[in-house]
Amino acid sequence: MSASVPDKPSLDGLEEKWAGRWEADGTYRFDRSAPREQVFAVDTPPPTVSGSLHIGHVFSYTQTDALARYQRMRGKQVWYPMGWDDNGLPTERRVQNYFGVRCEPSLPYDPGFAPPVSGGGPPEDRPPVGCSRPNFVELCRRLSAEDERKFEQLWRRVGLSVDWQQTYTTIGPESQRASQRAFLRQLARGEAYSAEAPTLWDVDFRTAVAQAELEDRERPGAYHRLAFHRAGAGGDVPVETTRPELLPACVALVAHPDDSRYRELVGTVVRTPLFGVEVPVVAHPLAQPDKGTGIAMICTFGDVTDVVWWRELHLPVRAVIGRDGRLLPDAPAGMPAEGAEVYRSSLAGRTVRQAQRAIADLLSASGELLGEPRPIRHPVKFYEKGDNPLEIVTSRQWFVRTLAHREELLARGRELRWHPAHMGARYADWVEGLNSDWLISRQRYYGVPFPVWYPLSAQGEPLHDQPLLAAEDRLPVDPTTDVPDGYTEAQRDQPGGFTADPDVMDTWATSSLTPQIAGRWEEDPDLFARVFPMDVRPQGHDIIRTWLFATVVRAHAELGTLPWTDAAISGWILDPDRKKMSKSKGNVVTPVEILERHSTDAIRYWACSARLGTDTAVDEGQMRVGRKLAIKLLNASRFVLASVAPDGPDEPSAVTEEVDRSLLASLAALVEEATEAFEAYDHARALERTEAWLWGFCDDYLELVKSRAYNRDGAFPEPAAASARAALRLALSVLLRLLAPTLPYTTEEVWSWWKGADGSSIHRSPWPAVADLPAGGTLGVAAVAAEALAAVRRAKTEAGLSLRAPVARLVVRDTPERLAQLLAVTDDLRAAGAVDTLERVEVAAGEAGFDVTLRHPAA
RNA sequence: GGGCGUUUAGCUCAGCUGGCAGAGCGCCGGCCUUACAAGCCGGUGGUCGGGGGUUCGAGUCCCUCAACGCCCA
Repeated sequence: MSASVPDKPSLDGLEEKWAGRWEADGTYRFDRSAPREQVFAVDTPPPTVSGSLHIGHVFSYTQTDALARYQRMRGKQVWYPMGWDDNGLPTERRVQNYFGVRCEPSLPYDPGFAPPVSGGGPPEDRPPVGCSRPNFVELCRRLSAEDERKFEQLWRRVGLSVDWQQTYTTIGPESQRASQRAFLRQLARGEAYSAEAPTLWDVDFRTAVAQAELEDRERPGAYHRLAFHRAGAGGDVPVETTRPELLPACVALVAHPDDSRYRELVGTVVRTPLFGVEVPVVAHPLAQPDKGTGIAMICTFGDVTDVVWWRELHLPVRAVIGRDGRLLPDAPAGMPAEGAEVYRSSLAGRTVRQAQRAIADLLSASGELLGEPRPIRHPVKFYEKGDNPLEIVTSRQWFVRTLAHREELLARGRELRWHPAHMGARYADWVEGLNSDWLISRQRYYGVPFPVWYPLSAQGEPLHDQPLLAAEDRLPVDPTTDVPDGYTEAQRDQPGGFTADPDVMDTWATSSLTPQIAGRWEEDPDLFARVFPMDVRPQGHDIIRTWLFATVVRAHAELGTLPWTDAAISGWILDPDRKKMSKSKGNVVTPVEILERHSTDAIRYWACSARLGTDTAVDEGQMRVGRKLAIKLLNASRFVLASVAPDGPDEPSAVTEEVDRSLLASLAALVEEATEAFEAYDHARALERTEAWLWGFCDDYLELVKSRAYNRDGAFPEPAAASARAALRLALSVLLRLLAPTLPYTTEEVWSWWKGADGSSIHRSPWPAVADLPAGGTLGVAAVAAEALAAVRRAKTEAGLSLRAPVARLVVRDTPERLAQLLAVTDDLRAAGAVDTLERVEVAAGEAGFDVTLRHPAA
């Protein structure tokens, strides 16, 4: 088969050409008639569609794509869908800024609502315009649809071999149905429950927050030493706290049971300063004797330890902080009238910070603040997206049971194959450290609603213990617009009627179902059976505790299996100075501009050079190397296909010369190594070895055999020339396929000149096998020839001569075995090095070497 | 405080079951050579983080210390 090769091959324009062709030809379409064992299923991470694309996305998705392409060439039908995570808080936030609006659930739907602005950032001088929840959700969908188009364009340019007929959004009806169905099933099994419980609460977002979304931040604080009063004339007990504003919420003092200083105090009652509330002194092992004075106040609730004490010691509740982060208008129950008056006049309605100052002043005035507050820095819990410390408030929330399944979940973690293996420790650490069930409800607007209503009593109180559940065949439902069976819309929020559960599910509650959503769980059982459990979950190591963990929980609970067999954990992208990229630092590099500068395959080369789990800096130098490699491949291919080996067979049997068989033996070893590497999820190793082989192929082998392959003057017997041509074509065919997962555009371009002239794609061609290459070649032949050629070049370069300069005599001193190998390549070597005579001298192994006599020695 | 990871050439990183320290980039020098000057050839460059141990032999295995990063308290 002869090739049709362009004169000046170029990387420019390959993306447009081939992305369009692949789509038109359905190159990456999934064949759903394939049985499960022939399917390779990828649980693609649905990127958060928040308008910002960065190079980190390109990095990790490219690594996954290389794996998918490898599997496809291995003959698998690759299930490679794409989802868009448009659900949840990031979208809400973006919509608020983009359109200058704020969701007001009390407003009625306005069909003609138009937002005040559209893009261009938040209007600083204008307050946001309120709109109804349905209007707000419409805007969310409108904006995410735009963002999804931008992402898809980027992914197509990056060359992801996604089946674009298989897309989903995490807010779409199918996702809502799956989320609600999974929730109802868990509820029926008792795996989901609602409870009125102390919950971490973000006062700005006004929503509950799950354990997985916390982060500790170092913040300045101050120890205030407060004087509690013993009963009778016992004197004072000094207690240190960083949160004096919670003094009115104090329900007890606590000391360690072994702390002799307080042994006698435990079991007695003391009076709080300022408010005069009598509280017990209790003992508990979580009290830290070395912290402050060794005795602490327990409040409703200062931190998670307070919650533990409250629960285990059966203490009362005296909440003072409201969901808006301000102190409640009324003093907690049980406070003497005088104290309550202090509370009302000085604290009610204040923010936490204001209340802290006020209470410090009051204590100071009453003489109950001992000494000056002592500044410290300490870790404070924040919602990872929040700006103010979390408070703990009591509210009704939905939970999914995880604590009861800790051991099973740990076993699932051991069952999963992690790449790299050590990432499994992060999962195990997380599961072992769980201290509450998984909180899935959020007090937000844009998300999957709970398919639940509550009957209202004659007094209009919701009966939370008698929830009205949507039937599965009605899903998805929105309880704020849909009506429960047996009721009419007129009864909504009327005494004796019903009311909707106002919450939505957290975004992880939906995205933990991506394998089920993409595989159309219970909607298309035939498809689901072919793709689930999936083969691989690719994702970053920062979301092992959230996405990966939650997905394992859901699949384990509902389907009794792991959702996939393997987890491929990618590293993070750091900026060129090895700092973590973030928008606020302004160091985010936009991918489109980089793709245009270096070409897609160059960026893919950079991404595939990094091993899984390894954090990697944006390195344009590495991208330039990738670009060089791609151009080299184009040129070498053109040389082989248009000049030295434009036609002839490329069957192994045509390769008869020793040196040609030797080259192909080294290629067979490479095929084996690259295959093993891909099987072990090590795309970087496969690329590295293949790249090194390519340069040796071009610099040594091609130079060595090109005279014979050309055979312009008939100096070589024709079968020898044909052997070189067959070896070159065979090697190129294998090499292109080995590089196809990494460099899909370049390899497809070359393939199209030749094997793909009939319209077939390299990406649907078989991955090379050792059996495609002739057996029995000796590795040493090509190696010794390359060494001799290097010696000749070195002599010429050191003499400052052209590489074409003639060599009068080349003496090779080596072992008999190596000299015999050299014999097979004498004519090639003489042609390639312009060597007149080649002599071989037998020596011991340690004395091997080359003597090069140039015909015109340097002056 | 606990866990995991990293530490090899100026930079980025390979180095598998222990066996002569590697690649690319950079730097220096050379070369129009009938694929590629956006190329090619050659050269320069290392107490393998420190210390101790096992071994005939350690970058590799064990112990210990340090720095850095991440995760969790």
